Amino acid sequence: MNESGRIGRGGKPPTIRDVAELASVAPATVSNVLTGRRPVAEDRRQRVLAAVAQLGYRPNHLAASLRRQETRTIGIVIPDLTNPFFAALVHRIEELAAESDYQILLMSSNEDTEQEAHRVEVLLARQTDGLIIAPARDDVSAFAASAADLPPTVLVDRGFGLPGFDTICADNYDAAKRGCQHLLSLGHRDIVLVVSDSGLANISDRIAGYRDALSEAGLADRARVVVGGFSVDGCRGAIEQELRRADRPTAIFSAAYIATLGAIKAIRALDLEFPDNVSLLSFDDSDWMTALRPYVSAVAQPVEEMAAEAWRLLKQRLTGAGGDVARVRLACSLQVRESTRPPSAAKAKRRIGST
Amino acid sequence: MNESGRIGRGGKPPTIRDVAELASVAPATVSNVLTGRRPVAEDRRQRVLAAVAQLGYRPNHLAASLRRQETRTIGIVIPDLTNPFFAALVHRIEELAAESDYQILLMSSNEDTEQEAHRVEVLLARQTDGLIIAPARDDVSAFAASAADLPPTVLVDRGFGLPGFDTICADNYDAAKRGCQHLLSLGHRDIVLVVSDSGLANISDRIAGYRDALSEAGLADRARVVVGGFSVDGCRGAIEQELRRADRPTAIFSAAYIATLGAIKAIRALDLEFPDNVSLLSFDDSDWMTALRPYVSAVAQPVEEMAAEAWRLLKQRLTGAGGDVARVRLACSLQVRESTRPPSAAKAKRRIGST
DNA sequence: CGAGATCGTTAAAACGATTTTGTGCACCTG
DNA sequence: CAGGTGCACAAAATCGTTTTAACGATCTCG
Repeated sequence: MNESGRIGRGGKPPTIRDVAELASVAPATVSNVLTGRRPVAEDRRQRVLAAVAQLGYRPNHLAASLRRQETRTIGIVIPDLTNPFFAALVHRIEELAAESDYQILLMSSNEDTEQEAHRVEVLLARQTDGLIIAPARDDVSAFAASAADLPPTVLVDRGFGLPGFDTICADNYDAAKRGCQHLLSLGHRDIVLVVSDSGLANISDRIAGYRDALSEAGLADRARVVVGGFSVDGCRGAIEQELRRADRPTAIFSAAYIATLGAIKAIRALDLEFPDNVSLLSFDDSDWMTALRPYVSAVAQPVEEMAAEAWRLLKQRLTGAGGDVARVRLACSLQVRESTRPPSAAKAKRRIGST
Repeated sequence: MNESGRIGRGGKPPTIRDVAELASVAPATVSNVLTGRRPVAEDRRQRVLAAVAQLGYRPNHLAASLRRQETRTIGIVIPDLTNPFFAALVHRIEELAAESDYQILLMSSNEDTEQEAHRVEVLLARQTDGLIIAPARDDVSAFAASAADLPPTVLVDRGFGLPGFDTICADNYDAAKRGCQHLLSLGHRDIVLVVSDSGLANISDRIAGYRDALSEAGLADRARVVVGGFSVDGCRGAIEQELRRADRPTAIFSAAYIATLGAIKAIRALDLEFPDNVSLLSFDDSDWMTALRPYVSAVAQPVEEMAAEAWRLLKQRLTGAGGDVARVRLACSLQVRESTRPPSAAKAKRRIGST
């Protein structure tokens, strides 16, 4: 019966008019029943509901959006979905947004400002109610050209503190500093920091944290930062080079997901072992850190909280609550595991954690 | 100059009418200039273009979609974005779609048919031109209730061969069979297959491949399949149990991403090593497989090709090309590395691949 | 009892584009 | 020169909803 009713108007999906006609009411009444904006007498309400069911009517969101000037869509632009950090971020935001009946339009900028600007432009044309962006560069001038027309926008992970935007990031400085201090406290004096790219505030905060930790320990001149690029192999190569030097570092602090992968591969390629030959501390945690043997110590970014905060801030703006732009810096946690040991422990293979 | 022009209509973004007025032409002409559907005299064309630039006019995609009955939006529904396989799939599809000026609405079903059905319903209301779904179950009856109203839809990874849909999947049967044969050829006779969930055709194909490989070797009765569930710890527990048995398997074939993680953790938790105490073969490859030591042998799914094929098929339907539904089964590749060794090699710690 | 408030209802006007239809003009053609 | 043909353009219809404004009926209160 439901099914038969479906085919009413030449195969085309039924419109609110069809429903209205079938229920002998005005289209406006159908709208009122469905949206609940205005009260409708019970008998009519039932007639409308029945007609809706019989026709299998599904309101055309497009038309509603056009009229309402609200799409309940938010655009998300991230540099790279294959990075687990961003995947997790998007995953969580989508989940939260869905709870409030918002949908997300996802776009990748591929770490490229030009693509990014283009994507933002597309999202604007699509009338998204809000934007969550992890910019390719901290300088958002590329898409800030459209700044005046931007809907509520929150910047995550990068571009922290840019005027006019709610911004969120992990406390990279503090996390890197604490990570470095952890290594120092173990007795390391030759710590190499490996980053993917030094152009991002994101990363340069980590570099600063690292440097300050060294400075405070009176080891400012021991700072050694290597830039590996956005590829695993690039990082691996850079790290191999460091490890081949006569004054090989006693610890590697890989300040990015890609760098960690590169570091592990480099250590292995040279037939070394951590923590025996060199300690390893990773920025960005994952299940793999406790799958590797030994377990890899890591600084964990609060991805879930970042997502939650991003959504909270955006939703606040969407629902009209004004207020000053927010700057949220969330603390990372240091997971000390097995890959970080005093340098003196080198050569002595120890077996840990036998059940 | 551009900027000043922007503020023309009480802060609201300019419409095609505003442009038309400024250029002293009809709205239709503006449309024709911008879409290029009909020729417009050069002088008017220039006037329109100038007006567009001056006002910073951006066509309202919503209105255009409503009129055109085409949104250039495709919906993607996947079970879980934190699974790298799906993340990579979405990443690639988004990339390809963007090249053809299509955008994607992303939704997660969280492996739940009910949520899935709801998401599909939302996508239908949003008038998406097409759908790419990795269903939570092979039985798509949940959202097939809306089957009649479904836009062109292609099913990926799961629900292979369902009537009425273009479907794509990896050749799970063959891959598992070859994987198992690889282990058999090394001399293994006690091979445990670990899966996350046996309800998916996806997975049951892998089970079948595994069984057939054993049968053909005359070892049908040695088949041992354990179901670990969708969590790493679930898999780990199940595998630990197997490894504790007196007749401990000599090889573990983990038939899912989650299972591999569980297997590695289980092996480690019992203070065993691969491949010395037990060989390990993983379904799903990743950078981590060559970061672990020893390298983990793996069956690699052709994610990129799956994404490309999904988009190709969908685009074909979107551009009107009809034809029978397609069933594409793509071959996996077996990456033999170091975690799979003859069982006889047990106890003999060998050092491999020193540079 | 009558003015005004309240309520459910509907017709009509938006929303901002595209497409269809129609018109006037210039140019051919027989 | 009458009658077509083609062309660029504009006016109006359209997409499918929501919102506004108007309406009559009922209720309230002085």
